[in-house]
Amino acid sequence: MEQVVDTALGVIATEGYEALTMRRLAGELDTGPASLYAHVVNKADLDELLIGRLFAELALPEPDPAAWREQLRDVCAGMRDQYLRYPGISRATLAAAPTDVEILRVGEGLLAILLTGGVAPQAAAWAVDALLLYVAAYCLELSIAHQRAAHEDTAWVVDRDELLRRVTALPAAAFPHTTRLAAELTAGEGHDRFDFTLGLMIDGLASR
Amino acid sequence: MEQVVDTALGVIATEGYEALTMRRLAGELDTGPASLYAHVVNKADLDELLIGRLFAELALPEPDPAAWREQLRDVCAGMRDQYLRYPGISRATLAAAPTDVEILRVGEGLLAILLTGGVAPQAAAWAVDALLLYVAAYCLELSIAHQRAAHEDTAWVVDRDELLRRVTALPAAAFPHTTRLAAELTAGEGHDRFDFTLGLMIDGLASR
DNA sequence: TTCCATAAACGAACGGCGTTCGCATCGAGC
DNA sequence: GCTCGATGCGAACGCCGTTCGTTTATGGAA
Repeated sequence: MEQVVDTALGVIATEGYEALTMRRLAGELDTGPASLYAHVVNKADLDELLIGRLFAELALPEPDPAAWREQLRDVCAGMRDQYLRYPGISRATLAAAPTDVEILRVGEGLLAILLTGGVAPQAAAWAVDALLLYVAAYCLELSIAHQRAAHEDTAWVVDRDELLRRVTALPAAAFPHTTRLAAELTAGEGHDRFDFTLGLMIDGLASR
Repeated sequence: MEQVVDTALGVIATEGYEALTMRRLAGELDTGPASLYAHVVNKADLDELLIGRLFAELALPEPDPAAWREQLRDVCAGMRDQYLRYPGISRATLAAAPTDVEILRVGEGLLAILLTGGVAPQAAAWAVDALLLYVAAYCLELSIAHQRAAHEDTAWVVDRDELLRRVTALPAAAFPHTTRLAAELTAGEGHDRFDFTLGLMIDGLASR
């Protein structure tokens, strides 16, 4: 069963989550799809095991009252990178039960950082939810975009220039702000947008 | 084609997005699945049409510098309610092209509110992205939870009490904060969590 | 009114998905 | 050496999105 999870993660890492089918996974293990059901009750169950493994590999820091913002950012960045190592797997997270023990472990870690940082209990509790949700959604969106760029036959390679060109080509009468801020809207290398939104939330938490 | 979109939305409204298959939709229109492809190039294309219709029905306020926070909240709440009228459809949004004209229209509206409120251009541009993403993710998560509660044979009805019981039953040694804040973690009627996270982001924007 | 070109609609099928069922196969206990 | 229970798996089921070749309906020309 350990081996099943390992193999599944391998498939996802190289071909993306949508390539992970029971048949593909069985083939990778030189057997038929039926045999998988001896080790895993469901595809949904498999998904949960995958998410569990993903979160299990995430290291949590010892809470430091002076550095709670950076620590929060670090843990979220860790989750992000973990998600992106297995493109598209964040889809499974949104469907996963919030009672998985490894997810709870990370939640506990986030909660500890927030409380140590002096955030009020109710705010901290809800912030954990918000952060987990945002990171998963961000990675899901990114994975879908990548997948499109790779799969779709040309013309979906929306590099920044192409996107900028398309936005500036909009009718300025109907989209005054959008066209004027085309540069800002399409700006952002790497995870700048991710950092921005996380900063937004953390600043919001700090100002309560 | 208009009729196809209408019927599809009807199916989603009553049975959820995952029930919308080409066959089901065709059946609803008293025809075979092949006939749909005369009006719609793809299921992906259909999804985009649905999202377009969804966003088209969203009313945007005239930006008011004194009320930009409330206006932002209102538009986001409108999106949220629109998503929830068609459970699960937010899944299609995350996959939808950001170049759909109706999505751009809403983006323009959000941008106008933010800029009128005095938010810096770069922050405003990225905030639009963050808000759209968060609302879609929130609704997706909610839809999945509802679907589970309805579909799964009992025992997934995680009402607040059941969830609270399960959280407090965790080993307090490994999850000190989680168990201590069980009440806070499971708190939140209606869209309290939604309001909280939006407030977090908006406060973050205001403090820049 | 008759005829035919053209476009729209459709029945049937394809390949692939998750999942199940019942038959082989094999090792352990008598 | 023989039986018997557990394990593994080939084949199939009922779905899915999509395509192909044919049938049907339409509307302008003769």
